[in-house]
Amino acid sequence: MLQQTTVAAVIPYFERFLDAFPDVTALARAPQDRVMALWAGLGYYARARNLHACAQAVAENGGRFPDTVAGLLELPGIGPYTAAAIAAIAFGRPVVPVDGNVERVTARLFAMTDPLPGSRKAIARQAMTLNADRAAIARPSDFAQALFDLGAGVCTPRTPACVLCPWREACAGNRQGIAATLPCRAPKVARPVRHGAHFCMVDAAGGILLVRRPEKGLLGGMMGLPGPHWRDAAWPQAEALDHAPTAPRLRAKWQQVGQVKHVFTHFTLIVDVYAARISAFPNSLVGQGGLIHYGNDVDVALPTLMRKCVELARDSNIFD
DNA sequence: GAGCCGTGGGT
DNA sequence: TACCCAAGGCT
Repeated sequence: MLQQTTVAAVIPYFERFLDAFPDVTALARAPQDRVMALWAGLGYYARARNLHACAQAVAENGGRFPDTVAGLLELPGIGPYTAAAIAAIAFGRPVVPVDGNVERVTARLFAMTDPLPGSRKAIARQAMTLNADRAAIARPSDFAQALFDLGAGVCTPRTPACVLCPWREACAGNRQGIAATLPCRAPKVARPVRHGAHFCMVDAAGGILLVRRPEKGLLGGMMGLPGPHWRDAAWPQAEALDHAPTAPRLRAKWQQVGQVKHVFTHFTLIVDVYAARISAFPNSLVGQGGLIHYGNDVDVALPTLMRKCVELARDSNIFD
């Protein structure tokens, strides 16, 4: 959960997750829908699928995790960072997990000015030398977590608290007065804008029609509102309606209720949201997707983008 | 190697 | 507002 996600964002998900799956075998035998529903809103949904697959692999191995970096790397969702973190923290192996914090500390400590991501391998090589003294090797878990805390609390991205830093004297970046500017980053590229249209059909009971998204790709394995694919150009209303759920006399009921803007890592999405009220869902539609009644606390794997679209549709006044 | 994959908080 | 950034991994 902590891969590319802040501790504060993770905590409530972590608590609910462990309540539902107290150990690795409980997670292994859980249905994927349940796993995805408990992950909904946290993002990077491949992590949830990988974690589920990982639990199943571990369960088939007698419920025991590998205790070496090489063994851990074989598991789905566990890459170089996580393998090193587990090896150091859970099994006391003398390795240094290199995450964003450790990259930053290392680049500053050695005044490495080559830009990321090209300098990543050189930074990782230097980071391996950080625990080369007896006290660090004796306590790999404490050393790794101390490095995270140094990066998160002292050697921070914007304005590092160098006066409080235990490594102040040794830090070449501080000595040269360039610590706050490191690590350098390659020039950023503009985030493109893409467009979509999604349809929120509400029945008399307040149920909405959701469809399951493909297993792979963006928001893979999650639920969503039906609509055409996302593309560079906006969807004119007449064209968008050709991709609306179809039923007798339904086309005339669709009303655009506004737009939702959502920023992904690599593009910004603008969604035209359409809503329609019908008395009951035609059976033909229910067969196509999945009919889900969506309430405020419903157990549905609905990502934040789709939740925003649903909220907009429900708050619109066309249902008054 | 580089692009893809979410979301929320901080500045 | 518009960025940046976060206990990265997979293809």
